[in-house]
Amino acid sequence: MYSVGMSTSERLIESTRDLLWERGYVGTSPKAILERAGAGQGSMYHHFKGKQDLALAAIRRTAEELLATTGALLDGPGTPYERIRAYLLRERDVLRGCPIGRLTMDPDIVADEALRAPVDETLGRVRAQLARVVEEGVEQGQFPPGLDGEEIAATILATVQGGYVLARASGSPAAFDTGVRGLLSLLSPR
Amino acid sequence: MYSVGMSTSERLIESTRDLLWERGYVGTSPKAILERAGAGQGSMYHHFKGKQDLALAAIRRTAEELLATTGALLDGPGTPYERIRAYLLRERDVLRGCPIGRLTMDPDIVADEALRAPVDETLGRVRAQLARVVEEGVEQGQFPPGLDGEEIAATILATVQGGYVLARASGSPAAFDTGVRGLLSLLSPR
DNA sequence: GTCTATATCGAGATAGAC
DNA sequence: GTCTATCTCGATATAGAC
Repeated sequence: MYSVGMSTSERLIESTRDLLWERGYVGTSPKAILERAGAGQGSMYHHFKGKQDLALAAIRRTAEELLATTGALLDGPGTPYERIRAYLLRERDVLRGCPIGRLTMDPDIVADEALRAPVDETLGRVRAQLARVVEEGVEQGQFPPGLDGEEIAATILATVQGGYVLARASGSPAAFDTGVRGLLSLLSPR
Repeated sequence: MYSVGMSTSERLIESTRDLLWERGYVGTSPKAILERAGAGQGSMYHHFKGKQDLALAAIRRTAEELLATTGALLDGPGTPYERIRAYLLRERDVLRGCPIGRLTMDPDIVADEALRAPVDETLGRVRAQLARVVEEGVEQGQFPPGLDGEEIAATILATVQGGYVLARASGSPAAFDTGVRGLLSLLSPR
């Protein structure tokens, strides 16, 4: 239940963001959204065409936030290795998983072109950000000359996304950290 | 709809395995299972206590199969690097994702101790298998002496699990392969 | 063992009053 | 803009006949 100072439509979007993160698209019902937002059904169908439309607004906002966070770290100060390290070690709510990546396991997201598109675009941009940093590191001689920026970027992002899987399976964030430390040891400049 | 020569209870388990893989636990209804198995409700509640009990049987069987597959590759012939490479490059239905790993994104699986346990145990065993191979490689001098087997094992498994995420986001298996190639380049013995 | 009622509740959406 | 019916259908389970 979101407090005052937020419009009904805002509260609906925020409630949906929470629930998509917690329970995914299939696991989130309009009813649950409305209860959390403290709104009636009429409000939802007034502001949005339905569940899909509301989810789209929620996903877009989450994507923006995620890109802002990763961009700040990857385009921030430090050597390429330090920036990748900062990205990997940043504060995360590990057991909640990635609010964007988790959506790829949702059958109704992947089956719906409109819903999958923002997910794809977001992960694609993070990959591109990572690839640029890796290539910079290769140019500066911090990484070995053979490294492929696109490949390593995919490896880094996959390690993060898969780290969430391992952590959630075990019920503890430790596995995420272990995987990240392994990756950092492989990337570490000699 | 599964053909003849299979008992009703078998058909129920197989249908459930398919649907858990495709749609997850939250997204799978008893009704869908029954339709696919060609059985009535009475059969399901005769053989199993309910949806959760049936899912448990399905998950256990999927876990067994997965462990057999990875075990065959990781304990197979070849140098440690070759075995890890074989594991990473094995034939996969990439866009379907990992039938075990995907369950970690299901809120009702993670919230239910009984359902999460087999998922955790399975991924833990794969990690242990991988860790042994990595440590063997370190002992044989194929990998640098500093490498930590547990860490690299987590990195490898996370890259695979995350590779599915990237692939499903983009709707193409390419991203999975790219991430795996990056990891192999980092692991490649000098 | 398997089937067909039947029951209760929620999902998702529409209609129309205020 | 927001609310409360109302609708149709599916989820999940039980009951009891065959």
